[in-house]
Amino acid sequence: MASTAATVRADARHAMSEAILDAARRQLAEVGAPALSVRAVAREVGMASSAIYRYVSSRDELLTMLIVDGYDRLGESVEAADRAVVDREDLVARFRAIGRSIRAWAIANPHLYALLYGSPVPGYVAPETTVAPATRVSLALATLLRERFSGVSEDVGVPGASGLQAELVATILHGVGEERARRGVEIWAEIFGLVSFELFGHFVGSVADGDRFFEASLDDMVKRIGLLD
Amino acid sequence: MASTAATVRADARHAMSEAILDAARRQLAEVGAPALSVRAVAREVGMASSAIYRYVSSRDELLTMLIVDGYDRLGESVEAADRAVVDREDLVARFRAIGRSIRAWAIANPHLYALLYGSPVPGYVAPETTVAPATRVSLALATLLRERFSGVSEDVGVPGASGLQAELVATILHGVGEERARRGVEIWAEIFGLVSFELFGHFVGSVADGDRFFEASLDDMVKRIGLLD
DNA sequence: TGTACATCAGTGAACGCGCGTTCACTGATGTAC
DNA sequence: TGTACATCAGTGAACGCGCGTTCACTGATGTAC
Repeated sequence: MASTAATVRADARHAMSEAILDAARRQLAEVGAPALSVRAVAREVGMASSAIYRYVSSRDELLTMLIVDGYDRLGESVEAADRAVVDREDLVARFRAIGRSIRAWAIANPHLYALLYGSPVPGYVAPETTVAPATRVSLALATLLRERFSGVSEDVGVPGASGLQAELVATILHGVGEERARRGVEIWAEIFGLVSFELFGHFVGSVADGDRFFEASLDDMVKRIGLLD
Repeated sequence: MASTAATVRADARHAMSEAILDAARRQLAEVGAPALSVRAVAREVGMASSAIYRYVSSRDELLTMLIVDGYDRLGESVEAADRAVVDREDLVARFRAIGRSIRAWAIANPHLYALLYGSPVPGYVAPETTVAPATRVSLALATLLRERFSGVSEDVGVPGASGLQAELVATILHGVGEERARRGVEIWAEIFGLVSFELFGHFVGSVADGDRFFEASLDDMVKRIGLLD
């Protein structure tokens, strides 16, 4: 049928897009974001550099694709780690699984992690497309808080005192309470702070055993976040 | 005398070195580290690009100078904030002053902060020279812990359980105790985690009032770090 | 104090490089009748 | 089913650019006697 023919071309196009993203990912893993070049990606994928422009309109768009893809992969990995906890009621286990999977993913993908959570690329402005995939990790954490507190507890904390966006407290963290919500956001940022310090070399000279240190920090966070009874 | 003549040249050289570092700092503040170029610095300082090489042996060395200078400025700023607390016994006030000054400095110098605490520059290896100035902030924090606990308390925590470098626990944090030392390091990393999240745009959509949020987080840290009686 | 030589700061041209992006083109694939 | 035209993927040459770094040089500053 006609649509089949059309699909052949569309499939080829889709496959080529994938190949380009793959190559870009490999390039990124190798040389890092600042050194990522359209021409190198073209070379890796085996075509003229100009041909890339049939698929990607500029270097910035290539970066955007990598960012979106990166957030999605991290999100996927975190959600999988969460899902893998059999006892769904064991919120502490789920929290630890999430924390560990963030760190493990970062260690496995240092350049991609740096692109997502390191210095912003100067001159590059992340478009709207990147917002949704970026929230998957925080959503996984927020879900734990909501499962634990929603409806169960009276509101805790003075509205607005946390500095949080009121809308966040009212929707994704609904029923959690202002102060507990704030602590959740703090811990979310802390996890990435620990991972970044480790990955970016700031623990050289102070932390000898990254695994152990991170686990001990998770212990601490578990106590503070209030998922224990 | 002869030494005066020699000093004239040395002084000129010194002044020129300063001018170059100044120009590099301005360039960095404007375009960020990845886009920093020797030629642009030369232009800014008003000389031929080749002349820079009388003062700096390579672009990497220029980066190193900026890093060392950056850590020193941040360290200076943190130490000044600490010193400004009149009641030296008020360790909590000193802790808060340190935390605030880190954040304020980062907000005032975003590109420099990103160079120090954001993604490592791929291919660049920080030489030994950068190590000492990098420790000034953590030293300021460690001092508070030592002043509070040294000699006063029996050791807390199982040796090695923290994942910390044993040497660190035995020297700079001597007498603080393994677990409290670990918490100190965790909080040190958390402060930078919070600052990085704010500066790098990850709080968009969740934190509305950065000042308030940071202050509330400091409250939390104060309680955890054990500086209160 | 004066002269001869050595050191140093700064110049300007040049090197080779890789980059992002454009453009006119060719040949293959898809569409309408 | 066959033909005429339109769309699309990919090529290769070219654009202009700014970069890091080297090098032979000039003129000024410093040093030794």
